[in-house]
This record gives sequence, structure tokens and C-alpha cells, in this order.
Amino acid sequence: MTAEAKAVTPASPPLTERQEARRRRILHASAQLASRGGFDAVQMREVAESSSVALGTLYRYFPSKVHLLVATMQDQLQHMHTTLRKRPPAGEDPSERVAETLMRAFRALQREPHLADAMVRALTFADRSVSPEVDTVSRLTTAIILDAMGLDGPPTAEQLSAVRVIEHTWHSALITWLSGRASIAQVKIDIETVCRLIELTAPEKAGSQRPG
Amino acid sequence: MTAEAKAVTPASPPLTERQEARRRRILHASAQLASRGGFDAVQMREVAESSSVALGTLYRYFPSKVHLLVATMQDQLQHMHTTLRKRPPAGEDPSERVAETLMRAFRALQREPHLADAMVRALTFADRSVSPEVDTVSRLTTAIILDAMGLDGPPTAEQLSAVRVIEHTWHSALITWLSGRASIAQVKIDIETVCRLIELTAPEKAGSQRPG
DNA sequence: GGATAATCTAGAACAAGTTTCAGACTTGAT
DNA sequence: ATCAAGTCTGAAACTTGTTCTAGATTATCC
Repeated sequence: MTAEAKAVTPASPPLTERQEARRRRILHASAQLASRGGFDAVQMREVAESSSVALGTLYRYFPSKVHLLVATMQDQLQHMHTTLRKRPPAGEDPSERVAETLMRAFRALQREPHLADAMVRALTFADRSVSPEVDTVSRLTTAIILDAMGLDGPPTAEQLSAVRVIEHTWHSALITWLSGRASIAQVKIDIETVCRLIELTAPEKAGSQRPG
Repeated sequence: MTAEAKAVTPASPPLTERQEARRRRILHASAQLASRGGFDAVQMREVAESSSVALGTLYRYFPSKVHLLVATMQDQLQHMHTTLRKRPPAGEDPSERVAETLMRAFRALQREPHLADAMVRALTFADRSVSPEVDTVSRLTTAIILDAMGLDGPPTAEQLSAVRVIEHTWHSALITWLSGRASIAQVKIDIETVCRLIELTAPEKAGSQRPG
């Protein structure tokens, strides 16, 4: 727990306490409904009712269903990030650690497949109007992966490319699993395959392999 | 691989000529509307009107908007596959050839960004009910990549994994570009990065990889 | 404490995807 | 040519995301 974990919402006008509470209620209702039946089960009228908020207010907080679900994903990712940090992966080299971390995240998603469905579908369906929020999710994901790599210094440009490709694979593999076109085993293989890219971008010299 | 290009539609009952014509009109209208304004511009009522078909009939041919757009993508991919085959990529090794092919495909999509938007969004938004059609698209994409690799024999399991990861990256990178979160240059880098995976899976020794 | 602006509520209204249905038209078999 | 089965049309209805409005509530500032 360092000094980050804010700027999740740009906070143009800081929210009052009751507003913060409303926002929480909405996100909670969203996650709950999503857990039940995925993307389709998150119906704006129901979210509004579940969170005791008028429909118009819901739309003031989240200007579309996709915005709402992407915000829900931000929320969940944040939880996951702190959870993952508590027990860092134990692998020898960065590529193993990243694969291990992503598989751990994957297993977490498996526990709520409908929720995962809603969030990921929203994420990839988002159009330009949601770009800032999607970008936030992307940065969170990147942070998780970089954390898992456990680099000493800042990543090289090559490493950032590899991380982006890993993220691409992660999202897309998740989708193929969610829509029943790939098995869990297959996702695992794909993740492990793409993580080998990290090896390609490791500094050539044998050297400091820091765990910790 | 010459005797393919069928089974695009399972053809449970073979279509009459007029039906085939209707199907063509529908797909054409779909692509036309998509080219204009992307996913949102493909409105079922308009597609029906443009193709001179009743709304109910449109739904008989394509049970949802997503089905329609995924079928549109099948159609376009088929065109692209035959186009790409006319001038095979010239790179030295497989990974270069694949990257070159994908970038060529990418440039083709750039010419109709709205159409690309509609097709790709539909593809990643598709739920289980569209799995067979999405799978067909996936197989077509795989075929294009394998073609570009120009292997002698059948691909190894490792190579197939690499191809799947490349596909993942391709779709996801396309989405980030379409939603304005990545530049064309960035997509190029990502594609080239992931294609290096192919080098990793090249058989170490010159020799046959064939199990009996 | 009261004026004023911002926010919230309830509910109607609108838009586009999807379903349904009665009646007209095709097709295939006899 | 005729009948039955299947298909197509036109139009209405239904669902759910989104927008809008008028009035009630809350927050802010003097």
C-alpha cells in the first residue's frame, strides 16, 4: 500500500459523502447483477432500483451502461491488484512470474464468470466515448503485469511492447474462454506462450535477478 | 488447400436462387451501412429496407445484428484471403511474412475504418449463440496466417499456439486502434513484436517435424 | 435563516433490437 | 393444375438503453 490508488476518478468536482455512497451502491448493484447473469442481466432500470437511485441519477453518474461496467471493472481490478500484491508470484524469471500472476487472476475470474463476462464484453465493446475509462483499466492491467515482472529499474520500450502484447492476449483469450470457444487449458497455454516474449526482451547480460 | 471456400454456411437446407440473392443483398446492405457509420449505423430496419426484404425475413436469415455483422466479416475476410494470396509476402522468414501480411490487411481495413469497426466490435461482443460463426472467422484468420508463414508441412502444436496468440493480438490491437487509444505505428510495433514468437517456435534443427 | 443553484426523483417518452402474427406468395409433390 | 408446406411481407407490439421534464430535496453562500 503505497501512495497511489487515487485518480481512479478524475474527481473534477469532489463528491460529497452521500454522493460517494450512491456511487458505491451503484457499483455494488452493478457487480451483483453482473454476477448473476452477465452483461445482459445488468439492466439500467434494475441497477437504479437495486441501488435506490433514480434512473436519471444513474445516468448522471455513469453516462452509459458501458461506462458503468467499465467502472465496475476498474473497481474489481483495484481489489485484485492489492490482493495479488499480498502474495507476489514465486517464479524464477519474469516471464514465469507474469504467467503465474495472470493465471491467478484468471482463476479469480473463473469464480464469477458472469461478472467477468459483463466486464470484458463492456471493455471491448466500448467506443471512443469511453476511451479515458478504458485507458485507466489498461493502465491498471499494465501495472499488475509490471509488478509481476519485478523489474529493478524502469521498463525498456521493448518490454513495454511485450507487456502490451500480453495484455492483448489476455483480453482476447479471456473472451474466447467466456464465449466457450476455448478451454481453460488452452487459455493457460496461450498465456504461457505469450509470456515467453518477455524472455526475448530481457537484457542480454547475465545479471541481477532480484526476487523480493 | 484448393477445395475449400464452402461450408461458410452449413447449408442445412440449400438455398434457392432467389434466397441466395436475398442473402447477398442483405450482406451488401450491411457492409454499405457499416462503411458509412460503423456499428451503430447498421440498423436492422434500414438493412431490411436497403435490401428490399421484410424485417422478419432479415431475422430469419440472420438471427441477430451480431450474427449479421459476423457473417459480413466472414464475407470480407474471404475476399481478403483471396486478394492476399495473389501477391504472397516477400519476407525472408515466416515471422516477417506474417507481420507483412497482417499489416497489409490492416491497411486494407484502414480504408474502411467504419466497416472495420462494425465487424470487429460485433466479433468481440458476440456471445455463445454466435460461437459457430465466430469460430468460422477464427479459422479463416488462422488460415491466412498459416498461409503467410508458408510452412512446408503441417504446423506443430507450438506453432499453432503462436498463431493463436498472434490472432489475439491482432484482434485486440485492432480494437485499441479503432477506439482511438493506439496509433497506427503502435499497432505495427505490437504486430511485429508478437510475430517474433514465431521465431521461438521454429524447429531448432533442419529436419522433418512430422510424427508418422 | 433564506435565497439560489445544483442535484435528485418519478415517470413519461423515444430509439433501436427483437418478436409475433395474419395474410399473400413460392415451391414441391402429386 | 392443385394442394400442402414452407416462406415472405407489412405492421404492430414488446424490451431495454437512453433522454427529457417538472417538481421535490439538498447544498452553498450571504
